[in-house]
Amino acid sequence: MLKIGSFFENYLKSDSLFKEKSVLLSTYLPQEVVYREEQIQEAANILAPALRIEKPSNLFIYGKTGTGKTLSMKFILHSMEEIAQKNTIPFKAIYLNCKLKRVADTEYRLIAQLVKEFGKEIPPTGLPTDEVYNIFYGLLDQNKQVVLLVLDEIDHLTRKIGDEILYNLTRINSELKNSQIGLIGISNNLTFAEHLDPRVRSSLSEEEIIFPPYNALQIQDILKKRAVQAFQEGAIQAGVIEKCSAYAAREHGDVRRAIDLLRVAGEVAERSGSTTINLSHLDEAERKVEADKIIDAVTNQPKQFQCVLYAILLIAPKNKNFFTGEIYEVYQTICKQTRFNVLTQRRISDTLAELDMLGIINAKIISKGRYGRTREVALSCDQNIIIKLKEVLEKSLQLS
DNA sequence: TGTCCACAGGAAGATGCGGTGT
DNA sequence: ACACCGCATCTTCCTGTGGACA
Repeated sequence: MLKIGSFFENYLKSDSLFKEKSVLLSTYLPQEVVYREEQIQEAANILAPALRIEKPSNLFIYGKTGTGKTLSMKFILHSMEEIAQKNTIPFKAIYLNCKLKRVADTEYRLIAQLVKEFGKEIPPTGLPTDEVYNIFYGLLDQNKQVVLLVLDEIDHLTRKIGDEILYNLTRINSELKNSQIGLIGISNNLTFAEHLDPRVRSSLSEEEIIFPPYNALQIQDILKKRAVQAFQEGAIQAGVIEKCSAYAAREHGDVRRAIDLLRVAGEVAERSGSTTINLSHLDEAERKVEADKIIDAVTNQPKQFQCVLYAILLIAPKNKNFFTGEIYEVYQTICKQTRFNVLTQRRISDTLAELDMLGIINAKIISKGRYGRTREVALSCDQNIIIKLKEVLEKSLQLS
C-alpha cells in the first residue's frame, strides 16, 4: 500500500516529458497547415460559393495516407463554419469517416449518422432504409441551407456496399426544394474513381485535388513544429526527429504515422523513467505501434477468424510456405478442440483473404500445375509479434 | 497439346439477432 | 402478436483458371 502510494507521489513529482500531449494526437487541429497552402486555397476557391448559399461543385480529393487531406479539409470547414456563424449564414458541414465500423460502413448507418448530425436519433436497425432517407430529406429541407458533406475514406464505403449510395447522394439535390448539398469525397486510393459507375464519377468529381506526399524535409519541419509544442524543452535528443521522419518518408510520406511514433516514443521514454527521448525509445515505439495495430485488429475479429489465424501460427514454424488445404485441415482439428462449428472451406478462403488485407499474412495465388491452384501463405510479421499473438489467441479461444 | 487438379472467388440465399411500427 | 427490416455470418452452388504432367 505504502509502496504504491509513494509510486504515485513520485509520479506526480517527476516532470513529464510532455508539455501538451494532445498536440500529437490525430484529433489535434493546428493553427496553420504547412506545405498545403496551394491545395487549401484551391479547395477554398471551389467551396466558397457555399457561403453565398449557392451549391459548390462536388469535390474529390486524392492522396496517400498521412498527406494532410483530412487535416486540410477540417481546417477549411472549420474556418467556413466560423465565418458562417459570424454572418449568420445557414451553412452546415458534416464530416464522416467511412472507415469507422458501425458508424458509416453501410448505407443505412451512413444516412442514420447524417440524420444524427441534425440532432435526431435513428434506431440502429429496424427501419426500412427508404424511411431513413425520407427522414433525412425532411430534416435537410426544413430550412434553406447549404450542407457540405465530407466522406473520408470513401473507397471503403464503395468497396463494401457498392456505388449506389453515392449515386443516391449525388441526386439528392434534385429532390430538395430549399437546401443544397455539396459532396466532398476523400480517398487514399488514387485509382478509386476508375472503377466507379460513370454517372457517379462525372458528378462526384466535378473538381479534383491531389495531395502529393510530403518529402523528408517537410516531414522533419512538421515534426519539429509539433514537437516544440508537445514536449518540454530539451526532451528530445538529437537525431530522433530526423530518424522519425526518415521512417515516415520510407512509408510514402505518411506524417500521421511519424507523429504517432513520436508520441509513443515519448510515452516509452517516460515509462522507463528517462528524462529525454533517445533513438532506442524510438525503435521500441516502432515495434510497439506495429504490434498494437495487429493485435488490436485480431482481437476485434470473430472467434472463427481467430481459429484460422491460430491454425496458421501452428503450421508456420514447420513450413515457410503453406497452402489453403493444409490450413483448413489444421483449422478443423482446432475446431474440434474448441468445440466450434467447422466452417466450409469457402468461408476459410475469405478469411485468409481478410488476413492478407490486414497484413498479418502474405498470401499469393499460385498454380502448382497438375496439383491445382491455391493460395501460398506465409506469415508476414516478426517473431515477437507472433509470440504475443499466440498468447492472445490462446486466451481468447480458451486453449491451454 | 490437351487434361485436370485444387482451389479462387462470384452469386444468391439461409439463419439468427436485435430492432421497428401497428 | 405480428409482419417486417438491416446486418453479420455462413452455406450452397457455381464457373474459372495456371501450368505440371502424361
